[in-house]
Amino acid sequence: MVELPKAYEPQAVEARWYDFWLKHQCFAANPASAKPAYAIVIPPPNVTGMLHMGHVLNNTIQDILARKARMDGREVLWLPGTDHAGIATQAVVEKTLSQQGRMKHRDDLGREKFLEHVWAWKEKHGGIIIQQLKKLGCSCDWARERFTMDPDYTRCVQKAFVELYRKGLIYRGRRMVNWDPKARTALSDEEVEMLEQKGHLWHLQYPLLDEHDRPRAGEFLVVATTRPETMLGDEAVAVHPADPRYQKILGRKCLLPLQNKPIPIIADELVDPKFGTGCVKVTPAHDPADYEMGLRHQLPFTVVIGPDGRMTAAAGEKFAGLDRAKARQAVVQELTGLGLLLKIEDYVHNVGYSQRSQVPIEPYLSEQWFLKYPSVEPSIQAVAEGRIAFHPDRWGKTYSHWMHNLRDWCISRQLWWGHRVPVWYSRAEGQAGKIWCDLTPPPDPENWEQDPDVLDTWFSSWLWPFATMGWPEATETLKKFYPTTDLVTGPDIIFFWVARMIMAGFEFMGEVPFRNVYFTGIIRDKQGRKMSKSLGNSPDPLDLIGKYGADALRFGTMRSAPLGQDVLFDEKDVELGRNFCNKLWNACRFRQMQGGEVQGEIQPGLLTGDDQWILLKLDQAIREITAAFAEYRFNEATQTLYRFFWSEYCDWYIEASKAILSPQNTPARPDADARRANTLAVIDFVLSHTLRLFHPFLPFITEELWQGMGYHEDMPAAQGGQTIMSAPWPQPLDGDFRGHYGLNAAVLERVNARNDLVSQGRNLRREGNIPANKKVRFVFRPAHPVQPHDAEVLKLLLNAEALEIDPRHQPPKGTPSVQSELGCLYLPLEGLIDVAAEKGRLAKELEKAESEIAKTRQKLDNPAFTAKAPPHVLQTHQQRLVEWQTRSERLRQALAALED
RNA sequence: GCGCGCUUAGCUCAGUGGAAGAGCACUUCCUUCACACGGAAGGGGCCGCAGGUUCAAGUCCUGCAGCGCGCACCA
Repeated sequence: MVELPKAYEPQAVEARWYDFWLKHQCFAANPASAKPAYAIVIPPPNVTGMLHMGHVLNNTIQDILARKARMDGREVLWLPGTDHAGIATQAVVEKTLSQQGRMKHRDDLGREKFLEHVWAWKEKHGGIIIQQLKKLGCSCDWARERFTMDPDYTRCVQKAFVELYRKGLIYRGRRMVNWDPKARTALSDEEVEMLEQKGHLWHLQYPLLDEHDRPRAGEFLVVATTRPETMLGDEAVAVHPADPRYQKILGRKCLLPLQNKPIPIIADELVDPKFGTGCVKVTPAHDPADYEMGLRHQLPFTVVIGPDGRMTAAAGEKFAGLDRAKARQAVVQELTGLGLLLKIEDYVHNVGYSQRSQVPIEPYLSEQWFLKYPSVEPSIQAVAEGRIAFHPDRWGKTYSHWMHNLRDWCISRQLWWGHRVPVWYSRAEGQAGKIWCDLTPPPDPENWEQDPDVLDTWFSSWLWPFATMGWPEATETLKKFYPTTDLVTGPDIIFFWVARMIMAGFEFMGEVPFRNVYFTGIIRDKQGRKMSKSLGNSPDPLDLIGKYGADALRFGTMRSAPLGQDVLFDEKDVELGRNFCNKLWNACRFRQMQGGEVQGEIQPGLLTGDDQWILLKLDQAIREITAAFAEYRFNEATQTLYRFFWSEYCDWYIEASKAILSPQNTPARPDADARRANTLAVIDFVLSHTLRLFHPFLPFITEELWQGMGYHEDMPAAQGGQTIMSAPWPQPLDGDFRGHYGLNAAVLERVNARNDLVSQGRNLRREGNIPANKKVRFVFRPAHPVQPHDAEVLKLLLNAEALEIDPRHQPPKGTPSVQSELGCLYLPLEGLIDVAAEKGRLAKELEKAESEIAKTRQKLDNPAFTAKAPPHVLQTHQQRLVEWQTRSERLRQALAALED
């Protein structure tokens, strides 16, 4: 390995290894493999979308899972692809074309021409997000990339439609649907977002008519509405049938102002007599509840707002052509002029908005295709019984609630970009109403006309887990990798996608589509706001990768993303990731600078306590990280890695190992070279394990170091020899290993005590205002015989000029000292220190010790505690009491020593 | 209205009934031969509030408050 640069430079490294992995087909999934299968299908991003922080979180997790599974020896399929995203994509292309002046509305171009533009757009922008995922390091099997409008995929969508149609689950009907007047299409209920809004309640007076339909001066019915413009389409006023106030006028009529039309007063249970005046205006064509009433009472459905959100001719001359918002003002103005506006109240209410277009939804009566959801029962059961496990599992409740309250899914969209409804209507003489629904168009196309609508995008993506694997054929891929193992997605699409995939899985494959669903949090900015294009608060992940490296972005994101909680993104997290990579880099650089054989054999007889200590810490880290993986607790895994590597390995072990490695610190000993080689062997053992533990999180730098350090050289090609990707996942050190190398609790305690002494000694220096670079003399009075190595490490880590060991040392009055299990450490300052300050410090520590003693004693004096607490808890408390008492006694001595 | 979260250090958050933790920020010292993208030592907490269960509660239970998110046809 050539000499490493002082700081890690990710850019060149990342590109080089990604090419290497691709070239060696490291991401390819082999259905013929004998290894157990592991599969994930990617939540397909919008084909014309750009990578955002949500994608980074989501796909990093998938990549971590995929890479870990490979290291666990499984045959991994991570199947990538993109979604055609009907409304979003069509809207973007429409906007662009109209900005370019090429059309005002898509009708100007016509369907064929317009679709050509969309496809051109897709060709131009469609690959961008895929390239971005590669920059992130995603190990997808790119040869299997799918698009929801691939010809094969389109056939799957059609097949699903035809089958469900033939089962009678798909039907066409005239219904009140959620209409997006901007995109000019129907939407499903899920695509409507209820937003709380400050609005008004307009109280309108409708003149009451007598039995002969004549107005009676001064008699009005007062109705309240949040949408005065809809009054132009009113067909009744409704009251509760039991409302005593209105019994007399039931069956009479009132005069609809502006339209000057008599409308009936009807009785309907739906009306809440306690709300407002107890009178409700009924607009059957523009309100879902009113629609139901319209049906019950056979009212006319007068459409006054058109599909473009403008008033129709039926709204009357004054209003026709006005946008609905303008029409509201105009209606209010007219009614005010007529003296029919009683009052306006401020009113907070919920308004349905189109999630895509961000405009208010218009309830709109139209002919649409609906799906009665299939395989509902088994889908509910699968999650309830845990055959599909949600992480965190509380989402199961949300899922269950939705699944138990299903309403038919409006699947037709009045768009052009998407899968066209595979239905033809006969236009042959005398065949009116005849329908052709099949995978192939009718043989006599001249006699038929295809339905102009396309299907909801989610009607294609709900087939994703098997349509991408060659369904409806029973392909090798399906046999090997279906059902998939894990799905990683956001809880915001639990209804849109997750629930529907489960139903589709049962319906078409007779089996769950996945075993586990991991729900990520939502990425928010520092202020907790959802990241969005319009707010401009979403950083471009590629900028971050350019600045800090992909590994840094991955590590920083994962470290701050706890299971199931939203993530407040802060660039500082990425900076932390970069710093961490740099630390890893330099730790390896340090090893490399030591020279010597790589991966020598570890000799038990030559192990220092520090060597044993770090092996124990490694063992603990392996156990913790593996356990965290099993429960999808990625942030915990990264925290453990951070702690183990930075605090335990770098801060303590490497620093201590310099007592053996660096010639100027190494006392002349016959076995100095052997000891040095042995420590290098331990370092190599630890590093080669550490790199593997890090690999799922930091794929690039770990590969660079794995190969750069030569750790691949002794491994079989398929198990790390070629790439760290296929190196085996580290296993906890087994009993034989621990026995052979003397890894036990006693060693751990001794080294911990020595490290504690180091920390305390450093504190002494600090309290004595000794500059960090000044070497000073310490005296150590050991409680037990001290091992030479420990003394050397003490000297080194205390930056001591000398460490004098004297079991009978009697320090002069006023010498500051600290105590530990191992003995007493003195800092002879010959009166240079501030005695008062030192006394203050000791007094404070003594106070702490006394309070701990009191707390512990209180517990131990409680008979209920000693009777009921489990023995090991009792024992630790007793031990703790002794420790604090010893400490307290030492502190008193030290204080006394400062007294003259 | 119903449901689900959250409330712990200045900030962002971990915390799985048995001594309150991390990162950042802050204070002081240090460019010493892996790393200043670094090292060392510090300061900083009624764990939202009130009850309860328990020998023992940040952790379990019940209220309450504040914030956030779903679901819901009160005009």
